[in-house]
Formats: sequence, C-alpha cells, structure tokens
Amino acid sequence: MGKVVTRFAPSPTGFLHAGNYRTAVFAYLFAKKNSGDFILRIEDTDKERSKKEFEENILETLEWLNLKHDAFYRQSEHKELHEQEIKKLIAEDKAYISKEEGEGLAQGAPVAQGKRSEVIRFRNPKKPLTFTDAIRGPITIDTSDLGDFIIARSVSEPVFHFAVVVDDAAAGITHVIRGDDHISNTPRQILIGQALGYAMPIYAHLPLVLGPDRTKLSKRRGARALTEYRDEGYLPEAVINYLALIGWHPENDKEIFSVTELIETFDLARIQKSAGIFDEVKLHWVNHEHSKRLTDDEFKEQFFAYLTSRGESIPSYFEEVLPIIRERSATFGEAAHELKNEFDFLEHALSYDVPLLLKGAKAEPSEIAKHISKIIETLQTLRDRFSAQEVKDAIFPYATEAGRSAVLWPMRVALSGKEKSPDPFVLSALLGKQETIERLNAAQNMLK
RNA sequence: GGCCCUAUCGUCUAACGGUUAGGACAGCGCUCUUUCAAGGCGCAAAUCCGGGUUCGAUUCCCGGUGGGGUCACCA
Repeated sequence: MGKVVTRFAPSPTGFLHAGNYRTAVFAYLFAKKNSGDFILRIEDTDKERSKKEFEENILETLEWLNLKHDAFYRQSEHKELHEQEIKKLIAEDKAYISKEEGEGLAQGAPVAQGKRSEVIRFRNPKKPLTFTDAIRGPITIDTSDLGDFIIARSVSEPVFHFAVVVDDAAAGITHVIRGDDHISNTPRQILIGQALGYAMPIYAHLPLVLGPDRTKLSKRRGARALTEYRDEGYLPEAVINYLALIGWHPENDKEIFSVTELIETFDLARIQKSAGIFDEVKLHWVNHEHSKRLTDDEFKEQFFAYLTSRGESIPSYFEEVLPIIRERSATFGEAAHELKNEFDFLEHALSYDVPLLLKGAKAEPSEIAKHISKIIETLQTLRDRFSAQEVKDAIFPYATEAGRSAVLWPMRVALSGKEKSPDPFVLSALLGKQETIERLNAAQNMLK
C-alpha cells in the first residue's frame, strides 16, 4: 500500500468552529500515525462567499494548534484541471450542457440570483450504489433520486462535488476523513470519480459534533471560533486532546494525551458512530490537566508570552506569585485575572476597614489587637527571609490555642486587605518580614 | 416528508454473548482550610421500547420510537 494522504478541506466562508477542527485533528492524527501526509486545501469555488479573512483565520488557527500541513493549495488554483475534466466528461457524453427553463428564468425575465440559463449536468446511471465506510461499514444509497445533478455552472466553473473529486484524485488522497453530513454526498462523488476513471479513496465519515442544544454547531447558535479559546489562554495541546476525545476513545481509561501520544494511540477503528456534544466544561478540565503538567519554566515562559500578546503589563511580583497562581487557575486567562486582581495588594497600598478585619474573626477588637501583637512579636524572632512554612510553624500553635479564626483571619486581612486570598503564611513570605510587620502594625492601629 | 446515519449515567465514553455495567467531566457530601480556590476521600447517576436468536443479551437480527444529517447553479 502506498503512502497515506489525508486532507482537511474547509471553505473560507465563515469562522470554523470546534467541530470543523475536530475533523482536522482526526485527519492529521491518522496521517501522522501512518507516516503519511496531511494536506490543507481551501475550497474557494464559491467566489461570492469566500473571504480572505476567513482563510487567514483558518491558517492562523491551524498554526496555533500546530497541525502542520505537508501541502497547501486553493481549489481555485486548479481551474485548468477542472475545466479539462469537465470537457472530457462532455466529450464522452457522460455529462451534457443543459438548457435550464426553471420558473425564475421564464417569461424572458432577466437571469436572477446568478442562475444560469445553461449548466452542465451529469448523466446519472441511476442505480443503487454501495460504498464501505471505514467507520460505519457498508452504506447503500439509491442515486436515482439525485437525477442528472449539476456538476458545473459552466465549463470553467465546477461545483463543489465535482471539484472535490478531481482535487482529491489529483492530490492522491487515500483517505477522505470528513463529517457525517457528507454521507449523502458521497454517492454522487463516487459516480463522478467512476466516470472520470479515478481510483476511489477510502471514506471515513466522522460523527458530528453537536452543540449543547443537540444540533449541528453553528455560529448563530453560539458556537465559538476556536481562536476565542486561544485568546482565553487555552493550551493548543489541550484543545487537540479534548477534541480528539469527542468521538474517539483509547482502549484504556487514559484521557490526558500529548499530541505525540495521540498519534501513537489513535485508531480509526475506535471512532464512535454517534454524534457527540461539545462540552466546554470538560475542555476546561483537560486544559487544567495540561497546565499542571507544564514545568515551572514552561509555565512561566508561556504565561509570560500570553500576557505580552494581550498587552498586559508584567507586575513586579510576577515570578514570586507564579506557583500560587498555577494551582488556582485552569487557563492563562484565569491566571492573568488572578495576577491582576488578586495579588495587586502586593504592590499597592492597602485600603480596608475595621469591619472587614473583624468579619471572620468572631472576636472582640481588643482581643484581636492582642493577637496581632503576639504575631508581630513572634515574627520578630524569625530570620529576615522567612518561608511560608517557617511562619506557619511559628504562628500555628498559638493560633490553634487562641482560636484560629480570631488569629488568622485578621492576620490575613491585615496582609492582603481582601476577603479572599491565599493563606496568611504564604502572604507573609510573599511580602517579606519587614512589610508583613508594617502591615500588621497598621492594622493594629486601626483597632485602637 | 423522502433518503441516510445513529441510540450505555446530565455530558464524553468502556464493554467486541456471561462484569456487582467500568472510567472521566459536571453534581452532591465529607475532609483539608481563617477565607476563596486547588487537593484528597466518598455518594448518587445509564444500557430508549417491543419482539426474536441464544442456556445467556448492552452486545446479534427485525420493528417501533427518539436524536441527528441530507435533499442548492453553498461548500
């Protein structure tokens, strides 16, 4: 058997959503699994609706996902080939030029909506046709109801079905991996291929990815362009991992895969037949798992790049706070939010009031003031560059004895000025001995 | 509506005739914890219905029902 060649063939008529890219992921994984080629073809035969910006978005997204193609072209670049093949079919009387006299064209009215008075139709043998789908097995469809379908608007303007068949054959595509919604298109494409004398590719129709409302993903129903996930700081490997999990499952219970692992493990035979629903919540979890697997350096570097690309400023406390932010956030977007909104107290002056100081302490102000004095006293005995653990060892016994909420809540608020924050020991280490004591003093003064 | 595809917890799924129907996300509870997360532990949750075939059906066959797709001079 020759080299495996798959392709991803989107039309640049809108932003592609997760379902489209899931198809790309499978076509890519299958090609790479078999040491084959993955081709990207932009299907731009519809000049009216094809837009450069959509093509750019597709390229940009694929690049972000790092789904590298081995060849790239636009369908429009194959005009001569298409025309040659159309003429060939007409010459062989397998297709013919048809005079159209439909309603919209009658009564000498001007040709409306781009409708032509002449088109090229395929002579349909009108027989039941069976093909074997790599995922679903044999599928039989009677092509009679198709009639003599149109294959081109004119000799130089092929319609999708025709161009696809010619281009797939020209590129030596061995496996056509595409969405379920193309099953009913397959017979007519096979018919065209047979008429042209092409070798048939293997078809593998993937189950569709549906939205939460169980219908085909679409922009209007809230499906988002994949680039939005990039903008929210999702990791490309996590997105690929999650996408691969819709409709595919390995033999074991493993769920978190790198792309390399995916290529090793992927198997067309283990693809689901029924449609799956895109679940953002699970994607979020998968991303967190991938994020946790990053080394500290990788996280720092990638998070830094994310912040920079977003035009966010890098605060002075960036590095110190990284380990804490990492465990609390699932995406870079969330981490950025934490960085900006939850740790700003590290470099800005505090503003909080006595009620907040008392809120979770469940104790009298005088008692709290006493606790704070004790904390300051204890902290004085520690070395200048103390660690969170050292502070905890020093304070915790006292807190436990005197009442943790009465001691630790005010301490935490005094240091962070916030109702929610990391624990007071971490906070102390972050601020350093001197600043910690200063803030505790300030809080105590407020209580007097 | 015609044609085609499809059917296991809410969701993604495991099982390729014999299992207490397994895992994951979400949910709930407990724990850890000054707080919010994260973490650990646990609970609850499914074979669409009806016929066959079989000693035995989630699994094979038929019918129904549900869901989806497709019926363009769009791709």
